[in-house]
Amino acid sequence: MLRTNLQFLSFIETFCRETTDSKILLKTFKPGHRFVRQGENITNIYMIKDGITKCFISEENGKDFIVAFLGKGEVIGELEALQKIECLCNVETISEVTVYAIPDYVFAELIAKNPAFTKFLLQELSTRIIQTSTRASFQQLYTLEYGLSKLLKLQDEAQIIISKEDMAAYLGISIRSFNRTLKSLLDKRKLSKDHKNTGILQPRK
Amino acid sequence: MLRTNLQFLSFIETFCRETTDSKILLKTFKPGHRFVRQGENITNIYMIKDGITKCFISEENGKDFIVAFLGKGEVIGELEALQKIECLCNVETISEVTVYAIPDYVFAELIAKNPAFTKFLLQELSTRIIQTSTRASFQQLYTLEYGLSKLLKLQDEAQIIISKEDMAAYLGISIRSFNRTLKSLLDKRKLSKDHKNTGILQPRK
DNA sequence: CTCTATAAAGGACATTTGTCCGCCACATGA
DNA sequence: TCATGTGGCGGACAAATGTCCTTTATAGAG
Repeated sequence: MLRTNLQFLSFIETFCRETTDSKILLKTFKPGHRFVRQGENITNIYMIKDGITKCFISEENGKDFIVAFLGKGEVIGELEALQKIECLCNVETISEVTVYAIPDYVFAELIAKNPAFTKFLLQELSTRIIQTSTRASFQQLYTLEYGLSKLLKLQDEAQIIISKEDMAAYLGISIRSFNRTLKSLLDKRKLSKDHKNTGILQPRK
Repeated sequence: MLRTNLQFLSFIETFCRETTDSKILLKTFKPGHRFVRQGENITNIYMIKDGITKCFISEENGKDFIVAFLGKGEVIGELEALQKIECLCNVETISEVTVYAIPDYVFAELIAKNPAFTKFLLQELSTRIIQTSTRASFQQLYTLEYGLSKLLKLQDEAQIIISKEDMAAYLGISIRSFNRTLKSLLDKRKLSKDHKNTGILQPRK
């Protein structure tokens, strides 16, 4: 659920170290900062060096859908650069986040001249398709309870803390449904002592 | 909704024509033939030369989710080749279909040695991510009625005929819900004469 | 033309999910 | 300590969707 790509990150870090005047900059954002806005144009591609972000689509009916949580080594803005289109998603930091900002012409050059880079990019894109399709299918065809329990497990394994609001947006449901389903899950487990108070869940803000 | 990529197709056709011993074969399948099976390994990448296919995930609970309808110039099996994994989806022909079968080692070689090919591939993958994410968001956050009317319009524009069963699987709903929503849509339009009998809808088989 | 077999459509009820709103816990300041 | 404001949770009802099964439409045989 929290995507990462450590190999790609270390590739970029090596590239920066070994290239004089790479034009790639480091930037840091505070938690809760929206550094990419849906509908706007961007001239950088970002790679996350550290921290967690959420990437989400805001629909015209006012609802948000979280496409993915992105962590170390994940790339932002590459679709927009490849297709020369405006941003599809908003991207907002959850924790404090440091990114490499790669100007789009440098990105284009890397694709043209650096087969290793291109290979990483192909890997990254194909992984995304797989995850997006698999998840769409899963969320459409299984019950919410099943989806939520899977999400909780993933969150537990990844050792990250996502607000209820964000989890609901990830599942594409209202907070009310989220709470209801969560309660019925916890009731079934009868793990009041073990889980209810161990902080899998976090109040918003 | 019906995806195509005519430029990519003509690139491959040119490549076949100009390359002696390209190792790429033409194959034809009858309607309703499942030529890629989820969970199996494939050693070819297919590009559709002509016809329409559906690409769908069968979940363990017996339900199917149609990931996409693929037409001319669309590629099948590239994710599996890039990641060296077994097939994610089933692919079944809807009409009679002709494909180019590209052995995986030829595919790998094209990526390694043919930047134009790689560029097409990057375009194709990024388009897929965009479409998959956008659609997942849309289907999660809007009402079925809205989604269905959009689907009918798309189908009408693409001039293709998809069975009700397939449309329901595309929308991730039961046929019962599909019929119900369709009826309420048609009632609202009061276009009984214009639409009900003009063959937007097709009985299964 | 009628009978029958089969597929598609729709009715009825159960379950799931969304919306609206009130209640409660907690924090803050007096 | 108590009053008060705020955010989060859950009750109640409405709307949407799934399941099951009956009804209707269609095609083919006699």
